[in-house]
Amino acid sequence: MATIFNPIKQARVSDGVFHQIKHSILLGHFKAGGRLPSERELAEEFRVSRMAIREALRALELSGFIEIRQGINGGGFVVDLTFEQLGNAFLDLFLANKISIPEMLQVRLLIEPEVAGLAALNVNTDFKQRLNEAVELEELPPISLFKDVEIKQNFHFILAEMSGNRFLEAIVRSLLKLTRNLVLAVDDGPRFIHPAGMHRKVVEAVLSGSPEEARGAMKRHTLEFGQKLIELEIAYREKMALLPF
Amino acid sequence: MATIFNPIKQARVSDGVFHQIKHSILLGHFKAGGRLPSERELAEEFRVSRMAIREALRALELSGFIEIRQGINGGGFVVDLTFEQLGNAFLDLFLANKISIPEMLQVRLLIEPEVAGLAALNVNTDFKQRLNEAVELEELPPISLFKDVEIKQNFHFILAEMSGNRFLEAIVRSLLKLTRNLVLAVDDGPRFIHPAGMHRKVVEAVLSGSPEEARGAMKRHTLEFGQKLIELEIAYREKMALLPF
DNA sequence: GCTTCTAGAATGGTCTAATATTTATATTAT
DNA sequence: ATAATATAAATATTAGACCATTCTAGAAGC
Repeated sequence: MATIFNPIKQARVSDGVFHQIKHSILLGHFKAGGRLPSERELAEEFRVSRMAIREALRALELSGFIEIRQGINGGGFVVDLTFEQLGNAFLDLFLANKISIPEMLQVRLLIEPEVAGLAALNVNTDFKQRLNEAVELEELPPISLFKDVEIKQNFHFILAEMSGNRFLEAIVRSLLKLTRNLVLAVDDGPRFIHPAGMHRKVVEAVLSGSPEEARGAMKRHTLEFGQKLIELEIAYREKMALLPF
Repeated sequence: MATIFNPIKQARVSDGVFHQIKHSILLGHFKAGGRLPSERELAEEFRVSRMAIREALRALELSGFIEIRQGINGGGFVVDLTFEQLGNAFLDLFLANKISIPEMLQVRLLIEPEVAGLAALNVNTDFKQRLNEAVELEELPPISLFKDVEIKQNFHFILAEMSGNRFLEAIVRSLLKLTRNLVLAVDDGPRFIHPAGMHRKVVEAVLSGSPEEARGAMKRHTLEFGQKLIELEIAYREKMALLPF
């Protein structure tokens, strides 16, 4: 039979609500920080039950469009969309074994040098100060693995911001989230040593304003650090495989 | 005040259920294709109401871990995680104006040539045949814009698969999803003409087995096509700005 | 006047129970 | 045999009650 007709998509009630509200937010009917009507009001307006509204609001929350607060003056508050959901999606793919660390590294080796190169073209006094502060913080004695990772990653975040490309920034943030989770999940203290001063050379190259030098320095850093990550992934997958059922 | 204490996270019941089931799936307790217990059974096992279970299952569905089917033999079926959610996250960021087409193009210009280069190293008879079929299909008279875009993008999907890097493949799929949505949303027939034969040179370069040639050919193609996309974004944002409230 | 406590009200969170809808399968009628 | 129908099991939806949380305003105490 010729494919003339399209199947009726038996949409759920909450899906309709979800899309209408999402569309409304994207169109700017509700600004960031603004509050949606209460569940009871929405239920009346959409002529559906509160549960349907609840499902839609939960979906909006999971998608990163709103934040739900309880209590009087509570409700759904529109928030500015961040790169959070993107990072979660990448993380899930890694957890489900759909992407591996070597694959991620190959991408990182492509992205990070380019980010550093672009950053070198956008140096200004503010960025310069932030980069210098970041590497100085790195060289203080570490408080905890968690804090240590946070401080070391800050350097990459600043460069990503400097690149001036939010798409690249989004990818970098996702890559780093993946890395952070891996490091913290294994928590293999002695083995995981991100040596202090590792970033110093990259910062110098970026601040010199030369894209070529910045790319080269970042490439060397990524390669060096990548080796540690590959070891970490092996430890991680082993740890997971041995987990009690 | 020193940050000694951590805030109590007043977790929702459904969140606990969500994480337990998700963890369970990741650990392989339920294989892809397998069915979770019914809502009523889960409610009994977790000692919570069916509503809490429902919310958790909906969240799992939204995250791409399960598919919920209705009717007898229905329920939550575990599915293999795909790149779908990732693409949705990127799309939302674009819709919310958090990333622009020029930014995306800069990334595409970085990714696609690399993909083509890697693909050139992984040519085999199967891939060769699929690529040739793809470009031949492209040169038939177009049926609809929708079909046309689908056929033209197929070429990129094959190359992404050939790259052997699923992370790169994920990014390419996201980039293409964004592109597809933009093209279809504007649906600016006469302006949007992806000329037939545009991919032919890239295919030749890839099949020649030379990464350098493949990179170069893809770079030229991306640059050429990118110009059209920039025009499209302007048309798109204008269209959106004029939408009735 | 200032702080602290308390009560009220609005809101999301959860539960229960009933009904509707969907769908695969078994049964029955032709 | 084939088509129509009934059955059963599961999700989808609704309604209504009650719980938990949180802000606000006013009362109480100092």
